Amino acid sequence: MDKQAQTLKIKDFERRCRQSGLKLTPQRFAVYRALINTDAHPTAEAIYQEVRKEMPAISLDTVNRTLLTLTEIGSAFIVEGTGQPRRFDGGLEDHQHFLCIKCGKVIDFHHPPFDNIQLPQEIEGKFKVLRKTVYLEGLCEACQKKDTL
Amino acid sequence: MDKQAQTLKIKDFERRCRQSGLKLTPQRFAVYRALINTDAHPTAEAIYQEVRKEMPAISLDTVNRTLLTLTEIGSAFIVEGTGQPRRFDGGLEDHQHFLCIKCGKVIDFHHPPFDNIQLPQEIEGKFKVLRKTVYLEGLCEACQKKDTL
DNA sequence: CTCTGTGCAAACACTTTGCAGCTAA
DNA sequence: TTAGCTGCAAAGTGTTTGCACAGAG
Repeated sequence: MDKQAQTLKIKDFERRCRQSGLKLTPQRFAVYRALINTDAHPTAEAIYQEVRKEMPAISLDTVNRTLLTLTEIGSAFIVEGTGQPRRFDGGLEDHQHFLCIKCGKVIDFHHPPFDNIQLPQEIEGKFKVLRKTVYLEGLCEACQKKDTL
Repeated sequence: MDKQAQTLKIKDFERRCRQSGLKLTPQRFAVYRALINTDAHPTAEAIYQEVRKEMPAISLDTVNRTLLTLTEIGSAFIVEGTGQPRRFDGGLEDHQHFLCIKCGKVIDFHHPPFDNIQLPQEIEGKFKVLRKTVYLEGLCEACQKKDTL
């Protein structure tokens, strides 16, 4: 990412913080900068190691909490499914998954056009793809109702 | 699932076990039956609670190990991403994820046709979809090479 | 009989919580 | 000034490992 794009992102981050009434602490900037300067989809631990280089006193907890805060204001995303206990699926039939981000439930749905997605040549050539699926996240019926209570 | 389909699945499971030289233990049958009799995408803990009803002496470890074994012979799947430490993504640009099941690395790719997948009315009406993406799993370039060594 | 699978216990890794002092606004 | 943030420590949850005995083949 070039310097220009980075500055824009940081401005956007500041705006989101202010909108949510969050304080602009040095730790938050440092964590956010570390996050947007990598495309490795880091764990909290990895960000921690990176940030410590310039801010040795920061704690892993702060990094953890900051990252969660970032996802709440939309400045970061959690890679689908990660951070949850392992869940198993014994169905061999074609289906796709919807994860409710509130109650954590995984709901199956089946939309036949999603069963055989066409991948670009670029991917097929590079990776050995063993599984391909459409993945949705959001609020399930029950949790949408809870919201309005 | 009807009785017929269940029997077929269990036959298939037996076949896979034999093919891989795995013993057909009562625990394995019990775990597999519990798994295919639910569509809740259970955690190991949930399967454990279920299996204990008919086999009180089984241990959680065995359930855990059995479930992992099932995924290895293709009789079960791990719901995408679950069971791994939380990973963050600071990119707001459209992109999709490929997970290497061997080294655990998440690799971004971007195939514009995947940016705006059309969902069926059935889903849009029922859930509040906040995120939709195509998700791939398989072996990355580096790990494919390792395989042939 | 043999070797894999199981149950148990301990270790480990990741995440969450509670609290006291600090700091951005 | 003060509400929110940070760092530390402890507890909680989920997963892995090592080992001795049991049971499937």
